Amino acid sequence: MNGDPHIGHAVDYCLADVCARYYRLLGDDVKFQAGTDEHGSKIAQKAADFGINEKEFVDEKVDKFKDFIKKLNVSYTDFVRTTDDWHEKRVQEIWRKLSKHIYKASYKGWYCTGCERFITDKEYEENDGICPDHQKSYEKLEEENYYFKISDFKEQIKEAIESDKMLILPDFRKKEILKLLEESPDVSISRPKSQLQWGIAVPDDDSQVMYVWIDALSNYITILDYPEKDISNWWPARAQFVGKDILRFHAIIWPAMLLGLGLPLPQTIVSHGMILADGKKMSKSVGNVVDPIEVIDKYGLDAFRYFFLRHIDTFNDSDFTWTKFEDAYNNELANDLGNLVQRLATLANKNNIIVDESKHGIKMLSKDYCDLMNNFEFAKSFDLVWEKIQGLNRRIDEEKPWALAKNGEKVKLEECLQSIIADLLKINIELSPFIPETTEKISKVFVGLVKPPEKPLFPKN
RNA sequence: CGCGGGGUAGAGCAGCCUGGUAGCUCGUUUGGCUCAUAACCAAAAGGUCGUUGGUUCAAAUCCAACCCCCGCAACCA
Repeated sequence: MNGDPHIGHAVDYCLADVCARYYRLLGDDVKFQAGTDEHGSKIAQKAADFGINEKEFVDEKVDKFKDFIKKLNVSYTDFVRTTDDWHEKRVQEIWRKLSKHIYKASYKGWYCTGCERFITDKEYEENDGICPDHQKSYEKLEEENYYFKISDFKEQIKEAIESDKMLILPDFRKKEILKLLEESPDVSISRPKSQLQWGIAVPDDDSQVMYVWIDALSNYITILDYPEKDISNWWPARAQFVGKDILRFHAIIWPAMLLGLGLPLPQTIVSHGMILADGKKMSKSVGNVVDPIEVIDKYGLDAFRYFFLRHIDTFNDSDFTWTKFEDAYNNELANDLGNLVQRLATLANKNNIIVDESKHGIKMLSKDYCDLMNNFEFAKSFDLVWEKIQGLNRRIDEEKPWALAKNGEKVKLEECLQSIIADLLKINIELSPFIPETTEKISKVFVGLVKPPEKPLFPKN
């Protein structure tokens, strides 16, 4: 959380939201947790840049994140700030419980006083011993750290990943992690206070603060009041959604922590790709950053959710361009879905069709849809739903209800329209995890005496 | 030889695991319809499937080598 909410966060939240809404459709009681990771050197650095203290910095940021999540219509149930008192206390308890697997050792390596970080030997060689950002020579530095013995759990983690007891999606990431796990050394989990103050204090050692990931990963269980309470009602999690860049922490360090605590591992870790801007990584220095707020304000929230859930691959990096976005908006949201609702509502209205609400409340989900959703293939599942929408447009053309009306075939007409409306309402349910605001509007149109929406669902400019 | 992903019509992608007339969306062209947000439906044009070699009756698909693009490489979703 060392910057403002960006498009990557949005994707992460939206994916998790679709998952939560889907399981609610199935009738599950879903706990959906979000939060902010507020410690660490980057945040300390940023706060210092602004000349304010860390707490002020994160207090301001957290509001932005909460507003952002709200704006995305994300149906979370719990929110953790890693600077919450109760979180900090519980993390210290977790540290104590893991102490068997923690040891102190010194780390020696090349360090840049400008970057305030250690660099790898390879990086050292590539830069000929001089930091390109600061034009300073790297220094050999030695510092005392606590280490967490990943080695105690490697075999168990490997087994869990290989057997899919802890399923890592997509498959190629699973392979990547298995490789990484083999080579994974014990991980440094603290920093001396002389280097970094902004972190949770290591219990019984005033000289050290915790490495942010120990602190951040714990949030998944501190929210459940661990360790004071039994968490088995909610843990293990059905799924955790992470960017591919932080998968390694979730797939190696986090399971090791859980095993150390004697807790089960999450059932699924879904690693999503990054959003590229016109094929390139978004970065402030290049100036190609796409602001999600701008997209939402211009086209509406569901247009945003639509694009990022359907045309952005769930697992791979994908490209955002305004042209692609606008094409999808016009051709698909406005023409396929918006126009379908409009024409069907008008036909129904002209012919005084009355929809009996009680006949359409049943949540029938198709098997194909569920299969894809269960495998977290959200974009593909969304495609499937869209095919059905296009199918309805085709069906209206084939059955020509306007011709039936002209010929005075009232019974046939009523049957035809009722049946198409029933299908639309079925589709609407499958659509609801993705674009909930729109599906709500659609259900309101087709209740009682059908009336076309006052405003088009997706107006074109 | 660090690890991984990718190279298929103008663009974006699927197909590859489990070889057998190359498919989807957008764009383009033509036709149909008129309920609808100049929307909808149908049809057509357009590809030597990165390169080279191998296996096979048959390769986008399997094997080998090579070329090119892109991520990751400890605190960035």
